[in-house]
Parts: sequence; C-alpha cells; structure tokens
Amino acid sequence: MRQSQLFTKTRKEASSEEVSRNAELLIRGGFIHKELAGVYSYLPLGLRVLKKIENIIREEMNKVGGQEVLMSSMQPKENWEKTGRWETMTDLYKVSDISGREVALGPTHEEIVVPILKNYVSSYKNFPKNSSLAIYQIQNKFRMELRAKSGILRGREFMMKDMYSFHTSAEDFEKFYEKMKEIYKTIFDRVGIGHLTYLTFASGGTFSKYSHEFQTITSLGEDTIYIDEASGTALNKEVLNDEVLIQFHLIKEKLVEHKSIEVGNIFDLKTKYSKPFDLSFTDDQEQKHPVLMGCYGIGLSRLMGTVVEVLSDDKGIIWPESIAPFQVHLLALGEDKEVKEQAGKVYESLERNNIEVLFDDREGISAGEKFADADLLGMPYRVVVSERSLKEKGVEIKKRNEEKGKIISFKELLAQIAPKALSI
RNA sequence: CGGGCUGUAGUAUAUCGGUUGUACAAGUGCUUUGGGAGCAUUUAGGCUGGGUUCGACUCCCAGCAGCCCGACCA
Repeated sequence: MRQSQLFTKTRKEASSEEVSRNAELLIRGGFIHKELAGVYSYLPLGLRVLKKIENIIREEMNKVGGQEVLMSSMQPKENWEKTGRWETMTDLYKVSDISGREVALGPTHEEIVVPILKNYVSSYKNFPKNSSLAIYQIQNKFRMELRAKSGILRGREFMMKDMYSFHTSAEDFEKFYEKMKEIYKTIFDRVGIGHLTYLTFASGGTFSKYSHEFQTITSLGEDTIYIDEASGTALNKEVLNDEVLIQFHLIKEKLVEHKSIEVGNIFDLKTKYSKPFDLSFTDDQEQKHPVLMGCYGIGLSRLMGTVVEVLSDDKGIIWPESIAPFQVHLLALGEDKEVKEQAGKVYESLERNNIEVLFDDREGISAGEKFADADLLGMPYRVVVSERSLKEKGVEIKKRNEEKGKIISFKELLAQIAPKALSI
C-alpha cells in the first residue's frame, strides 16, 4: 500500500486524555479512533492487526475441531429470563424498539448457542465420534462497564472470540479442556506475548476447584498475580492462601508479585446453561442426561492493546511479525528522481513476492518525519531508499528493534524477507 | 455506582469579568529533504442549560462528556 493514499495520518502529540500507552500509540499512529469512552473504531492499519490476530485464533480453533458460526448480537429477552440473567447481569445492555419490545445486546452467547444446539442435538449419536463438539465465533460484544478504561483493554464494545464446547461425559470435557490450555498457549506465543503470559490459577472453577486464566504481565494490568519462576506456576491474588501454597508446593517468599491483564480464560460450565434450556442427550441405554459445557474466551481487541503495552519503546510500537499490519515499511527519502524510481521498483517487486509493504512515497515530507512515523507505526522491517543507499547500490534495512541498519543489495533484501513472509 | 480532576480550533496549549493569542495539523504557493524543515497565505474555537452582572469563555449552580482512583467485572 502507498502511504500517500492512506487516509489516516500520524500525530506528533498524544491527547492529554489518553494516559494508557496502548491508546496513546494506537491513536497517534492512526490505528484506531475513539468514539466514546470504551468504544473505538478500527482504521485501516488497526484493522489489519485485528484481522491477523483473528486469523491466528481461527486457525487454532479449527485445529481443535471448532466450528465457526456468527450468532446474533440482538438477543431475545426470553432467553435471558430463562437463565435469570436478564435481572442479575448488571452490565447487560438492554435496548427497546418502538413497540416497546426489549432485546439484549450480546455480552456473551450461552443464551443463544444453547437454544440453537437444542434443534440439532438429542442423542449421543449427534456428537462427533473422535472429537468434541465445539462452536465458536469472533464478534463484537457489548458490556455496560461501569468504568471503561485503559484504551482498548477494557471497552464497552469489543471484539471477542467465544467458544462453547458440548460433552456427553466429564472425561470428554476434561480432555478437551486440557487441549484448549495448550491451544491458548500456542495463540499467545504466536501473537508475540507468550514469554509474558502465564496460565494462572484463579477462583471460580467448579470441576478442579480453580478456574484458569491467561494473564500477561503488564504494569497497566487490573489483576495481581504471584509467579513461582522456577516452576512457572502462577496464582491469582484472590486464591493465594496457605492451603493453596501447600497444594502447589510453593514457598511464599519465592513468589514474585506482578500486575497483569487477563487475555484469555477457559471455564467449566457444567450444566449451568444446558439445564435452563433442557439441552440434553439420550445415551445408548435410552437414559437422558443434560449436556456438559465449557466456554473459552479471548478478547481480540484487548489482546491487540496488550501487545502494544508490552511491545513498544519511547518512539512507538514494535509489532511482532505475526500481527504487524505490514512486514515492511519502505521509505523513499528526498525528491531525487532516481531515488523515486528505484523505490517504486523495490515496492513493486516486494508486492510481486507477496510481501506486505507500506510504501512511504509521500512527497514533501522530511526524512526525519518519515523515520519518526516508521518508528511510531512499528513495522518489523524498515527499508530505506535514498541517494545515500543508491550510492552503495542497495537499500538500507533495519529491524524495528535494532539500533542501526545496514546497506544490502536488492537481491539480499528479497532473500532476507521473502522466506519469512511466506511462512507467516 | 462513590470519590477526584478536566472541558477554549482537528490536536496541544495561553491570556482575560470588556473584540480569545500561539504552535502543530489541514488547504494554497515557493524553497527544503538521513531523525518530526522555512517563508508567505487561508481555514477553524470557548460542551449544554440556567443564574450573578451593564457585560460571562472567565464567577456560581445543574446537566452532559472525558480521564484517573476505588468498587464491580464466567
């Protein structure tokens, strides 16, 4: 893409309203636009990041046999009354139309997915034979947070992947649950924050006494966790007590306290939602049982914000290659005719090789401003074509997280970048 | 939801109870181009409602909005 055609612009200064790093950098870079507290629009650069995260998650969900759907955001009031949550869920958005009919804007989809499934499942024979039945979607959720905060880390409208699994036995559920733990780890590794993300024991679990959260260490985090570095065990502050320490063979003095943000959770629902809707199956003895359920969430927009919180420096964002909007930021410096021509050739050639490149072909922009923009926008590779580089018959390449670049020939450039681009 | 702080141009700020000043951004022209260039020129502003006052962007009250702390948050 040619940057001269990109409608968004970068900003030098951050809004004084935005304190969080993710909001500051994402707004300055033109990735997102704030509409309301906790409500953001995604602009071209930001949407590319979100789509990449989405595709990584989709790939991993499909690996465990997840079947993707898209459920409605507008949800019947009756369904929510059946589970009792029309009254008890305080952050439920309720909207009404001209006739006075009320509907909920979906904060989660148990109330929708279970009635859907009831139409198709009634026997153990309706479940997949060699895998579990799991349904997921990637969609905007609405939650009336009393206090939206920290940029896109806690919003009122946000992108989320929610998966629901359905089982005919506790064994099947537990097997699937363990698989999801692994898959979640893979996802956080792939988006570049695996080294800071811990599977954390928290309260609220029913089948194993604990629930599991995936917590990423960041000072902006809302949770406090304790990590035993030696074993990699992490505990949410809410479950830290003597009994737990003994159970996990941990020594309190060796635990390190960190602020963290919950980037994902996996949950045992048992029959909490299958019972109100009578979602059940008949076994081979003609016995009827309620279906067991699990649910598994990842906030995509929160994940994107977390990456920015964790991977940035004082100049801007440092995107991991896996989710960067473009792999290469190509800068043409100066108004020299030869430079423009060569830069154009490099651009076309990278495009031909299916390398995602943002080409800063803007005229009348000083070199300093282009460099500053490249740092702020944070593509993994910066490639510069200038009179200086042409003198040495090449282009300058610099990784975003490196101090200095080096001049390499165009052939070397393709050799260095193309294989990686293809593997992504 | 409780508490605190803040509302002036697209953004960031300044002054003032008496015609809101500047910088950046945006537009135009010319020059400039390896770390956020220069000159000229144009556009654009007091959150809403009430009160005090001869006069309110400024003081007071209410509302609304935003941020921060807390509470809340499968």
